This record gives sequence, structure tokens and C-alpha cells, in this order.
Amino acid sequence: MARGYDFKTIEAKWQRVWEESGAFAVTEEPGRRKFYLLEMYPYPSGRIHMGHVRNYAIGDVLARFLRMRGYNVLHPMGWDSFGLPAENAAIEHRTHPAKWTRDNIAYMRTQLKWMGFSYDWQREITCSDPSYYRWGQWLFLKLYEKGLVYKKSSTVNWCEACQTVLANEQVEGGLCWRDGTPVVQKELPGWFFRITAYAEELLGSLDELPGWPEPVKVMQRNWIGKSVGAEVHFPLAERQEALTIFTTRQDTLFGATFMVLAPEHPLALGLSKSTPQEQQVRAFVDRMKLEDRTQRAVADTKKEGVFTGAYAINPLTHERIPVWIGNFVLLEYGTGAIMAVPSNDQRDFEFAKQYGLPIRLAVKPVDADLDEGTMQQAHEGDGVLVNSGPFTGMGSEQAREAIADFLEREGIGKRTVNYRLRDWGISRQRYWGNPIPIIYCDVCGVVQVPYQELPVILPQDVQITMKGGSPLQKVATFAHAPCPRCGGPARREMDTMDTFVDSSWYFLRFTSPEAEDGPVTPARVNYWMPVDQYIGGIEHAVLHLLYARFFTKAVRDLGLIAVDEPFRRLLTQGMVCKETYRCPEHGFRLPEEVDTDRACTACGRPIEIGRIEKMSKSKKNVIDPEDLLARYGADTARLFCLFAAPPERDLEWSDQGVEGSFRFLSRIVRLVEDQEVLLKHPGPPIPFPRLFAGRDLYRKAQQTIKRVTADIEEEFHFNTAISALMELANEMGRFELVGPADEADERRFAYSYAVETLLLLLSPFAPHLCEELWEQLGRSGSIFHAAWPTYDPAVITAEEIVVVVQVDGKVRSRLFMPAGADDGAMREAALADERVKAWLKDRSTRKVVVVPKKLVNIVTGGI
RNA sequence: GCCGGGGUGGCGGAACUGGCAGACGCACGGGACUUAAAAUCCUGCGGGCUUCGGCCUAUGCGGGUUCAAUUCCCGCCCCCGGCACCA
Repeated sequence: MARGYDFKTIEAKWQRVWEESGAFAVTEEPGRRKFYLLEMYPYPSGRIHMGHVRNYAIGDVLARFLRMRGYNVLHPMGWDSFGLPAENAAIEHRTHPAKWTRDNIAYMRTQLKWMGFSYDWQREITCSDPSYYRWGQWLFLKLYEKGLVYKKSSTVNWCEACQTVLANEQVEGGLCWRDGTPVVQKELPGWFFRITAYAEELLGSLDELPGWPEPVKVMQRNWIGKSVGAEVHFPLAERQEALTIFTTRQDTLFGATFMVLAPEHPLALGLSKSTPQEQQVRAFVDRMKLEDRTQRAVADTKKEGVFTGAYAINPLTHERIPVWIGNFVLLEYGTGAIMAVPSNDQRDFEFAKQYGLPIRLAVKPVDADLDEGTMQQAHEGDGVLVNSGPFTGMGSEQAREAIADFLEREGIGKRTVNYRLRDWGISRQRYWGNPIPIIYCDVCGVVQVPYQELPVILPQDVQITMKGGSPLQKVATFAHAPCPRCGGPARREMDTMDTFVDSSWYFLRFTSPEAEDGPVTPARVNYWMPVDQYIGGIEHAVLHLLYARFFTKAVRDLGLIAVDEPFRRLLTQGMVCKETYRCPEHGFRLPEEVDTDRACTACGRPIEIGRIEKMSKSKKNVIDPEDLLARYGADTARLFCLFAAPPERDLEWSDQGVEGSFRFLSRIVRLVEDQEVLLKHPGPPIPFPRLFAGRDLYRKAQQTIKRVTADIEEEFHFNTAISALMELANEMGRFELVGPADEADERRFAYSYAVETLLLLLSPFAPHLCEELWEQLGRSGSIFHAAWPTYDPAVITAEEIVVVVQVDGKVRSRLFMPAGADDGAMREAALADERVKAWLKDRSTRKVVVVPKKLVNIVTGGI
């Protein structure tokens, strides 16, 4: 234990008191201001890490602060306990995912209690518990009945290591979000949530979330990717069919000199049939099939293509234009076919140049002319239409409307909107997840499991191998089930739901965790929702936060809740980082324990300090919160996480910084204990007008109330709130408690007021210590039942102000003046100041600027 | 390439609405206490110059607006994050 104070005894004592008194349990109290405060619940991986500590420390400061401010605060905690790591661990440790998960939860719950977080543990929920996942199945069926859930076979993202499908949102740069394995494409049937049905609302209501960080909203907008444009039909020459394309640039239609289909386009092979190109086309399409699609879509892959032998008619120019197949056209966006306008699209331009296809300018820059023969790149911006029949001379923006009107009038096409967002594939070919409540009957087809039979219980007796598909297939008692409709033999759905489904509505369940007649109890959910403040990592900017918004809207449309958006305000906290250590020989793959300031234990080479990166086991730069608890205690760990950086920024770990936080708390203990006897009998309060000795300290305490309150409440500036508390403590340290006998009462009162204020303001940050000192001083009841202190604006206004005097914008003097000094008095005093006079000796005064109560700037005409 | 965030001492970071740049902490230097060390307390701490009064200079770079710019405007550079052949 570091020198300082006995945090072990203190923290254990108060944790027991809070636990036994059920201090943080809440119920709905209509008429009282409610506050639903939520931090993203953890995956029970085994132990909490510093990221959790930071996240939950931020939340806990707010929770304790808001309670003292009089709010009815719901602050729950639970476990995101389905998911693949449990299966991996089951193989590795020869245990069962259920047991592994249960043990982890038990241990992590204990750890969170050691941190002193003020949760309402009566509302704890666990995703892998049938009492929870039952309602996930229930919601699945309700959404299925509404057409918001459907099954289809499609090309999906597959992670070979996880042996399962991934949603688009779970692929990061072509790699699996969980383990970084390259994702491959695979044709597979699966269940989808129709999130695209809410694309427009998910986009639009972002504007109604002023309490969300702009970066997150931008990321969601980009992800949804709305494009406004038109669908245009290009009739195929000598055929009855037409090719439909999507474009946002119908103003360039007159420049469309060829078309390009994605290699997977259904017409790709058909168009070349019995043309001389047939062989070539087939070879190209087959080659593209072998190439990985994520690879093909990534970066600047060389553009390649082949002529189909077929022609289409440009519906505006009526020209015959060739139809090609190209690797740069994506089947999944738009219609999988494009019109190519090489003059005004760089990709089309490159393709045209490579294969000698014609280029005709459709839109030229406003202030310049372009020549098709000599242009070196496409003109992609807006401009003025040329070669465009009746539309020639129009500006792009106007032409887009005019041409869209024309297309609609002539039946050639219509205005349309395209989204990048795809439906959410939720089927996972894994065991440790929520079973999808569907039964397949040869006679009746796809049949829902009846509501009264829910939950479909996940069987426990399974063999987990990570090979040969879902372990559930081998559980005969699970796989075979009678058809609920005809009673005949049938098969269960073997896939489980993506764990992100569980986390898409857990915040609703916290409001009524034991509801048995539905996922939530309407009166309770509508009392608490929305979450007033949500706190979590930026890594969920599009994943969880988009899914949760979708679910909220879908559940609203089921009539279960009244809110449109789940999270009123969002705080995305930065990562916890630390310098890394590398061995020149072994890199990050250092063996077991690294002797950080000496040498690699494997080869003896000196360890180099690497970049500052997010704490991770593989980088060997983690700090285990438990070591911190043992050395400094929870209050110090919490305080450091909040002091070292503003919450939204990355936090750089510093062992000395932790030491500093601990020193501060130890100092508080001394400030109180050294004067304990005196502080226990503070004497009667002395009104401010009659307080002279200790007047400044009293004022400082009141000013600190203002600063700390504003810092916590308005901007989550916990770091500056703590520095304000340090300043107050510094001033208390300097304060002379002993003085002339006739001032004794005043000094004692001022000091004891400062101590009391300091403890109250510090209590959300260092709750155990503040409770202990509060009790030692003989104050009644828990400090958390005390009201948050308030200040008197008349007191915090200084009686004396410092007026800065500048000459030509440079500070030359400072004057102390009474707070009531007006502009004229400031001006007079400034001009009369000796230092200022010296500066003005050889210069003429041209102008004097006075900023009330702050500054005088004397502008001269120079020497 | 597009979008977003950022760039301030040796380090983490402060600075309301344009008004004293560097709060608070860490590290470091000096001193007190101590047999000694730790802890604690006092003190110094952007850079340069100094006759020790101060002076000059400094918030990524270059311009501009203003009595006054870390803050506003214009043009660049660099770092981090997201998206990326999206038609």
C-alpha cells in the first residue's frame, strides 16, 4: 500500500453500507424529475479493464451528482452475455459457455462493486438468461409479423475464424471487427431486419439530437448514405427489355456514351449469348467470381471490363450505345448497372480511355471550355450543360430538375432515392446466442413458434468445436420439433441471433426488468424513457447506436413505447492508451511478463518504448484495474481517469499521474484530520457581511461551487472540476486557522465551511473517502443524502478587481480597484499610473479603450 | 479522394461571448525537516536577453481583420478517426 490513508478499510466499509442499505435502488415517482443515466453494458469477458473503469467512472460521477441535485436517477447495470468469446473460451478451457459466462459475471460484478459504482443492482439483466432472451424472441416474432423481419438467401460477409456471418456494420475495411480475419463473401440463407425501411427516419431524426456529438451523427449519415437522383430506363436495341440505371447526375444524361453492368448482374451473360463476345464475357464473369468482392471494392483496383456485344439506346439522344461489363460496378448499389458519362465522371473517363470508347461533353465548367479530344480528366463538378438538346445552357442544378421532370413525363424514368444502408443480417451460425423462434415444416413451410411456447430454450448439452457449422444441429432434441401448425415432424431454425439484437433494446428492459407479460411494462418504460444520458465508446458510432435507434423506432411502431429516439444525450468517451513496449527481436509478441524498463525476458535485448496505443493484451500495455485497487484504491483510480483528460479525448496512462491523484486525496485527509476536533464543533454560521477573517476562503469555496457545478453539468469537464477542487484545497492549506482571539469564530467557521463544501463537491468523484470524512466530522446521514451546495452570486463577486492596463495592446501595468469602479475611474487610474506614464512620455495618446471591470488599452500615435 | 476531429511548455492539459497565454497536475531544479532516505512543507520552472526594474519573443506555417487574435476570416502543412470505384 502506498503511503497516504487507509483506503482499504474505508472503501470496504462504505461499499458494505451502500449494499446493505440498497442505497441506489429507485422506483418510479411521478412528479419527481427523473433522470435515466446509462453506460454501455459490458461483455463479461472475465475481468473489467481500464476502459470500463473510465466509462463507468464518468457515469457514476453524473449519477451521484444528479441525485444530490434532487433527481430521481435510474442508473442500472447488466451483461451483454451472449457472443462468440464464450464459445472460444469453452474450447480453450474445456468448460461450458454458460458456466464460463456465469463465473465471469459473478467476478466482474464484484469488481464493479469494488469500484464503488452506484448502480441499482435490483435491475441487473443478463442477456443469456431466458427471462431476458425470451422477450428478444417475442420482439423478433412481432417484427416478423409486421414484415420487418424476413429471410432471404444472399451473398453475405463470412468470417472463417468466427465461422459465422457478419453484418455489414461488423466489417471494418474488409476485416472482421472482432478478430481482424479477412472477410469473404458467401452465398447463404439468413434472417434480416428491415432497417432500410427506417433509413429516412434514421437520417432525418439525427437533426433532432442536439445532445449527440457531431462526429457520431456524421458517421451515421455517411453510413446511411442517402443519394437523391433518378432511375432511368435504357431500352436494349433489338430486344423488348430495358436496362434500368440509377444516377444522381441526370444532368449529364446526354453525355452517356456507353453502359456498364456489374459482373454479377443477371443480364450479364444473357446479353452476350450467341454473339462473338460470348466466350470472352463468360471468361471475364467467371474470373470475377473467383476474385473476392471485398477486395475488388477496396481501394484503386485497376478498372477492367469486356464488351457484351449488346447495345442500348440512350433515351435522350436516341443513339445506340454499347453495353459493357466492368469490375468497378457494384451489384449491391443502385440497380447494379450504370450509364457511363466519361466526360463528367472520372471512373467512366478512365474506362473509356482504356477501351477507346467515345467521350462526349455534357456539362462544362461555368468559366471555361473543354474539348473532348484533349481533356485529361473528367469534369465532375456542376457546370453548364452543352450538347444537351433543349437543356443546353442550363445550370446543372436546374437541369437535374428539368430532366427529371422530362423523364417522368415521357415515362423514361422517375425521381428516386438510394441508400447505402443495407438490411441488417442477424443470423449467426453459432451456438451461444438467442435462438431464432422459427420452425420449418415440409408441409406448412416457415412457421413461428407460438408466443406461449417462448422462450425457445438454448439447450445446454452441446459439443462446441468451431467446425462443421452450428453445434445446435447435433442436438437432436433441439433440432427436431413438431410443427406448431400441423403437428407433423419439423426442424427448428439452427441459427442464433446476432448479439447486437440483444443490446438493441436492453435499455428498455432496465425500466421494468421483471415484466412477465411483455418485454416492458408500458407505464414504467414511459416514465423512464428516453435515456437522458448515454455514455460509451466511439467504436459503436454506427454499430450498436444505429441498431438501437432502429429498434426503438420499430418497437414504437409496435405501440409498446412512446419515444422516437432512445438516447437524448450521448457522450462518447475516448480510449485508454499507454505507451507500448517492443523488443527489437520479438516486436509486440513479447513473452508473458515484460520487464518494462530493462530487457526482453526471451532474448535479453533492451526493450524500446513504442507508440502510445490503446491498451490491449496483445500490445502488452495494459494496466489491470485490480492492481490499481490494491495500490491506491477505487477513489484514486476513479479520480485519475477523470482528471487526466477530458472524457471525449483519449486518455494517456501515467503512473505518476495516478500517484498525483492519490497524493491529492491523502492531502484532503490531512486537511480534515489535522483539525478534526475543531471541525466537529464549527460553531454557528456567520453571515457573509459580518465575516472578515476567512472572508476570502469562504468566497473561494463559493466560487468553487459555481465552477464545479457548471463543469459537471454543462460540458462534462471533470478534469477542470477537479482542478478547481485542488485550488480550493491549496487555499485551505495556506489558510491560517489560528489568529487573534477575537477572530477565532470567524476563522473556524470559514474553514469548516470550506471543508464541508470541498467534501460535498468531491463526493461524486471520490465517494468512499468523502463518506468517511463526512462521518468523522459528525455530520448526520450519508453525504449522498445531503443537498448539492449552492452559492450566492453576491458573495462570489470579488470586492476588488484587477484592471489590466495595456499600452498599444501590451500589458504594462495592473491596478487594483474597487469592484464598483466605472469606466471613467478606470481610465483615470490607468492614465495616472506611474509605469504607464513612463511609457506614454514620448508618445501622444490617440485613443483609450476601456473594457468594463477588466482592461484599459491606451493606443498611442507612436514615438 | 470526401467527411469529421485535432495541432498550446519537457509531458497530460487550462483559457467565459475576441481582453493578462500556460490554471490544475506530472516531471525536473533549489531549499527546509531527517543521521540518512522516503513522505511532507516552502520555492523556481515556455524561450532569449537583463543594469534584476524589466524588455523582447512565443499557441503548426504564411497572410488578413481589430485598439487587442489560441479564439474571427483567407491560403497552406502535419496528425488522428470514419467512409471510400456509392454512379
